[in-house]
Amino acid sequence: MSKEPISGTKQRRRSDQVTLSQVAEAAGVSPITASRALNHPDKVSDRARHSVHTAVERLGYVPNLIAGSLASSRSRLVAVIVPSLVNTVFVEVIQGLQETLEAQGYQILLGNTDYDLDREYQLVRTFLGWSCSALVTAGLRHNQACHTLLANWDHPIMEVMELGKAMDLNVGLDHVAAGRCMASHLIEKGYRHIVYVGARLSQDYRAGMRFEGHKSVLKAKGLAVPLVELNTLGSLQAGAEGLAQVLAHYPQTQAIHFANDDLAVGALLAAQRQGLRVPEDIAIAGFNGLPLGQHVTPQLTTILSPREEIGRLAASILIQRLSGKAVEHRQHDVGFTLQAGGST
Amino acid sequence: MSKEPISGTKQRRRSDQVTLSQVAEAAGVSPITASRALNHPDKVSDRARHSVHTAVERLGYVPNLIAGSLASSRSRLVAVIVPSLVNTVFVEVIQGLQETLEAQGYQILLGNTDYDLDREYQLVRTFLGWSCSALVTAGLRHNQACHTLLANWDHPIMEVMELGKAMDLNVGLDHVAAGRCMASHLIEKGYRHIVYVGARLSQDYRAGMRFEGHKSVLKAKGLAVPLVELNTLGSLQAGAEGLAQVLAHYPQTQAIHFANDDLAVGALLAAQRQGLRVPEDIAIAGFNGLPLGQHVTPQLTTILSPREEIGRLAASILIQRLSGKAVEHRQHDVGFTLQAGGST
DNA sequence: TTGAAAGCGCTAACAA
DNA sequence: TTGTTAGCGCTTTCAA
Repeated sequence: MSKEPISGTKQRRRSDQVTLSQVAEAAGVSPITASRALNHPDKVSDRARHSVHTAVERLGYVPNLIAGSLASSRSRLVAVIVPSLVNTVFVEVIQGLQETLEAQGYQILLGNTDYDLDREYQLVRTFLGWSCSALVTAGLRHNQACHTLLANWDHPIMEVMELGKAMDLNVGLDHVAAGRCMASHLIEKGYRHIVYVGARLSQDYRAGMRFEGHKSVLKAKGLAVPLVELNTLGSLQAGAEGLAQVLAHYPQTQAIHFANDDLAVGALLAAQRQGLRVPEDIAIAGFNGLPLGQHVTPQLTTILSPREEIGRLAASILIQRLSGKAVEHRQHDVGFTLQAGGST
Repeated sequence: MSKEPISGTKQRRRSDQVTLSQVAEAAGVSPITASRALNHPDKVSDRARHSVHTAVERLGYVPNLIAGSLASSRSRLVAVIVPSLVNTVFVEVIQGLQETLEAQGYQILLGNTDYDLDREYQLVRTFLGWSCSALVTAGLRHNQACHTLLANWDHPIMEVMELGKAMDLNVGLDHVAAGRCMASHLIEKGYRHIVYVGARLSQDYRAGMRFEGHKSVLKAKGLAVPLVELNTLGSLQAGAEGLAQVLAHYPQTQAIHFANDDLAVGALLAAQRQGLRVPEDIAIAGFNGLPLGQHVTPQLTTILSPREEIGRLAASILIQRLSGKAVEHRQHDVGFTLQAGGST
């Protein structure tokens, strides 16, 4: 009963990894019983389960997940596609996803588009090739090819961050409303000369949506709506640069509504270095509610977005769907909270 | 020549995904030629390559990477295991890895241990099951089971962050030397009452190594070596807390050497809220060289660690190894740079 | 509860 | 340059 390759037989095994058949043989059962002992322990006798587990321990068996996935066409892999890792916001969403998914035995395949929808399409193609159980992507905007590919895919698709017309599942918040909220706050505070400063709004289009909300409020009040758009991604450095541009082009400005907290804090710290008082000389507001903004003096007025909650909620909805349960609400609004600090 | 299931034949295909055989048939070639046209375009005639690509387009074929990996026992997956995503340092390493690996067609399988070596072991098991082409893990410390598993694995293993006795490949910096460097700087500046403040040093043991370097320098000068260890992970909030503890327990303190920039900036901002002058009343130093530290006033004295470079260098060494080339140096010291700011 | 047979979709080995 | 054959390691289907 030798398992040695019979001469004349093709032999391709390269790795000397222990296989399930070897475990089964050692345990004195058939391969399929060994498989069941590991994956469906309740469908197997105590005796079989025990001898299989003993053999697994003794041989140091590590299941070949690729073979298992091919046979079952289920992979326990979840694709996660984000536009950036530099922006901590997406990292926190990933954190929330990972916590929940890893606990359920799913692994994350991570992709980074660098805000490029064509790269997103390539990543989606690759990930579909891995028979991912589900796909999470940041945002509702995709190129045509990507949309077509996903529309024909029969696994859960979760689009996170903003709310809108989603392909399948959707968890996020209303960025237009967030922009309106902050603009209203600034007006209530008595500011009339308000500039919006964003960075690459066509890429970070959610910041563009917040600007739309901001604009609608200012227009309704009959105010001008100056916009400064920086050509770098958001960072403290860019915020300092944004402040400089505002002071140069709109010297009468009373308040700056920044697209995010990185920019806002960068500007706040720069203002202080230049001896400007915040908010007396210039008021500053951000978006995201990063811890950093709560530690500077004055505290940054911002809008708290529940990033980790987006991740956790998205993950648990996916788990629900993947375990066959119906999902009542395909769309979840996680909301946002205005945090008024001393900076306005 | 129908491809319909012959009655009496077992039929398992569930998904109606286009397969390579269908592409081959449409292109009028054999499956293996279609495979070669896609994976080794130079080993196939122009005519064949062209007709296969046309068929791929027309049918919307997406290669099944799982099947390919099983057959070839190569997966183009690289496992990356980090202790935390909250700490931006690891995210920057991932960023560097991803840039380089994605460009070469590798995907990242991401695992997060939450500073738990048993979780690391579980993740390693899972990732080996995915036949990863290589594994990157943060740190040289693993539990026994993990060590054994990896020692018997015949793929590249890259341990990043600190330098030392690695299993295979190693890219990082000397944290003991970094600790010595900062301690020496503080002494040169004339401080004699210096406290080291860290957070969970047994988990963040690299910060513990920096403390060892710090300690050796202070001891050599005959100075006391007070240590404050916080029981939370590093954050701005924890830094404020650390400052409070130092002021309470060691009121004569002149300088605080924080284990990282998050703590240091948190303390610096807290000090300023309390009206303490930095560095006159209390000097503050950190580690990492986060952008944040360069934007506060005074600028934070810190040690710049090249995180993205660690990721990029690690990735290119792996790529080299994976493409069969020999790697001359299995260990790379990326070094560090003291950035003296106004905070000391 | 257990097992035999077949097949998941692709590629390595060998041959032409 | 192309094709035939077999097999990667596992799980499904079906039958006992």
